[in-house]
Amino acid sequence: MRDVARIAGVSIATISRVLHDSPLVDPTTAQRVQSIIRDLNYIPNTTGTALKSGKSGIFGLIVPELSNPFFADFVKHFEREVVEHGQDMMLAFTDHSPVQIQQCVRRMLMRGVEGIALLDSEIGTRSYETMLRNRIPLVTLNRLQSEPGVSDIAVDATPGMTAAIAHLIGLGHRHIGFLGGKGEERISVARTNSFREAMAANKLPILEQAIVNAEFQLEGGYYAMERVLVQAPSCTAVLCANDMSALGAIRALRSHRRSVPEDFSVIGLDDIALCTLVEPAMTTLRLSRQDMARKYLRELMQLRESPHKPGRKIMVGLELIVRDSTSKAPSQRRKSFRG
Amino acid sequence: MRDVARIAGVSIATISRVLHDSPLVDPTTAQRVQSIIRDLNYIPNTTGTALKSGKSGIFGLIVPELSNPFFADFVKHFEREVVEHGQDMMLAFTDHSPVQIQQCVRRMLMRGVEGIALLDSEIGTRSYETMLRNRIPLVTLNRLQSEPGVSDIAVDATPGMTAAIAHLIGLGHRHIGFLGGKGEERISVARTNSFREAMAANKLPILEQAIVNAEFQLEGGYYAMERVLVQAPSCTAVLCANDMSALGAIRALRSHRRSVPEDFSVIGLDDIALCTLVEPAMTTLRLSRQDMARKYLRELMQLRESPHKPGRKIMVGLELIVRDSTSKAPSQRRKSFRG
DNA sequence: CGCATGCGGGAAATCGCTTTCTCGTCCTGT
DNA sequence: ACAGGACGAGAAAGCGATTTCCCGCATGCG
Repeated sequence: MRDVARIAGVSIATISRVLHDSPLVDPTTAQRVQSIIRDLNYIPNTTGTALKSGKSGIFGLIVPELSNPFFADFVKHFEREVVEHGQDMMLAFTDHSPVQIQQCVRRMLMRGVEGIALLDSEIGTRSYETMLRNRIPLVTLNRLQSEPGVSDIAVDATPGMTAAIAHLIGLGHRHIGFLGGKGEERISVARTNSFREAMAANKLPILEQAIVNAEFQLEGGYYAMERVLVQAPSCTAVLCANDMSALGAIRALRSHRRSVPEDFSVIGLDDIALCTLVEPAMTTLRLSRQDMARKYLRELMQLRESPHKPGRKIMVGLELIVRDSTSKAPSQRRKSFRG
Repeated sequence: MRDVARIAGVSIATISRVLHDSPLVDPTTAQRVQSIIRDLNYIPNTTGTALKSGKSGIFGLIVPELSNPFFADFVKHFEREVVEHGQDMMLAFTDHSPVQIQQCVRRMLMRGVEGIALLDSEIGTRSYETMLRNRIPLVTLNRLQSEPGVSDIAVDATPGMTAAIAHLIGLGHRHIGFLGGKGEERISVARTNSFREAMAANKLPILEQAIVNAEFQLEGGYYAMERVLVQAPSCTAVLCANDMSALGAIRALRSHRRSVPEDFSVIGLDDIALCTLVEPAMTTLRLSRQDMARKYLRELMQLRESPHKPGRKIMVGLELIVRDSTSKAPSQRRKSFRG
């Protein structure tokens, strides 16, 4: 910067003004400075800016891991959004461990991030109290509670599931199961509740034997599906808490000589890329990562503007994407064969 | 920091010394300062450090995207390595576009990264010449060339493929195909060459009709496999340039009523998590992400120490992981039925 | 008892940038 | 023709941390 100033025969103050398109500088001078900047290949150093202004221009993003394609997608969209707003992203992983999160929050505070998007809903509040004391905006996931400076974005699965069940009812299904999440996890409980509400909204009785935990994983879905086949033989369709468990369910059905969708319909949740790559392409409830990423950043930026304001609770919905893993219920199918 | 100093009744210089375990400070004082730091929940601000020392403590990582599980894994391991060395990571995506890379290199230089790991081998040199002028270490992928301050880490697939082919030969296969990469891409050409060398090393003739591009994607693998079935009907096994195309190949075989591994053997490359989740679990050539991430960081740190030193060319190998997508060749199988 | 040595610790400059305050010059209006 | 305003641009302070240089006090030795 000093070099540029020296060569242009102006002061570094002017360089700074040129870089910020300040109207206080003569257009001719600005031109000259600009071309010298290009010639020298000068790249401004954000460290200085950050130190002076107290604004690092960095937002933190904390996700459990990256092997779940949902998070991988989210990271990509969040990064893009952040960059489009002229900021940068700092990424960290919790590996589902509270001590990891403690450490990565600390690293982020050291770097002076201006807000954190925390996408792990299963972590206690103790770990991030430090942050609150440090007064930096936080946006959580599926916590359903907000405080000053802390907003929450939660997935409201009920309307989407209601639509999914209506879709199944339209295909003749009456006995519908749910392959849920993992034990007492917040997200798991929420989705199971949504399923119950969605069944009620469709005036369908709930088959308790057909509600089984699936761990959000492929294997979990496999074993959960096997249990449903045994415990609730009348069941002809399942909704799943996420796509991975739905894929496991399809695999289990295939092992047990039940073809999808002819004998059994399966609906996933998330709409990961794999959905269109498997055979049959999977019907699912899409949870838009781009939409969520945008909401996270918008919320963080608003909280940054006014850290005093009470945080908001925001809901995002699901969109039913009908593909080939759902079709007429077996009885219905027989009926149409007769007709 | 000033607060801590004031309360401890010392100067900020002492605080700095305590934070760095400098021997120039009385242990008693150090203790006192430490406890005040804890009480105040003081977190040092790396921006100041970075500005003063000229060392940002950040390494940049540029990957094409995150939907490929290979990159997702790599990012995770690289982050962990970087953090274990007390540094931070800055992540960016190229989306396979040269202009994107230009911009993210610029953002990284602005943040003062101390080196960049660039995992996109298909980008021209023009985009990163700026970096060289700015004298920051760079470690590339599969470029097979180095310069002062620029190292390269490349996958040498030949020994691994030689082992894979030996494995197939042991199972009675003689007609082995290769589902390669994408057009003229560096990595694609390299892997196809490795396949040819590995076949030669095993003294097996090359079936030109059984070498087909597969785009590194599931669909690409599907169509490539179909072409091989038509063009080279004697073929009983294929190696693939990566796991995704191998999965596509298996799907194609299934559509054409060829069961894997009974009628046809398939070997992937990468060993992504999906390998053990599909049915049959896939035999593959593992490319260790953790190992690579470690090598990248080590190289970056060495180049940082001595930017004048000529960069190095490093090779990483593959490890054959035998699972269930390979078994005796059909003819062999018949033979053993007879026997 | 005085001086030298050594060690703990403070003052201050500095990193790159922003921004306020101030100044000098030129233009314009009366 | 002169005063005042407008505009372009510089000087300097300061963000948080590091580090050199230097000082003061205590101790040891002559």
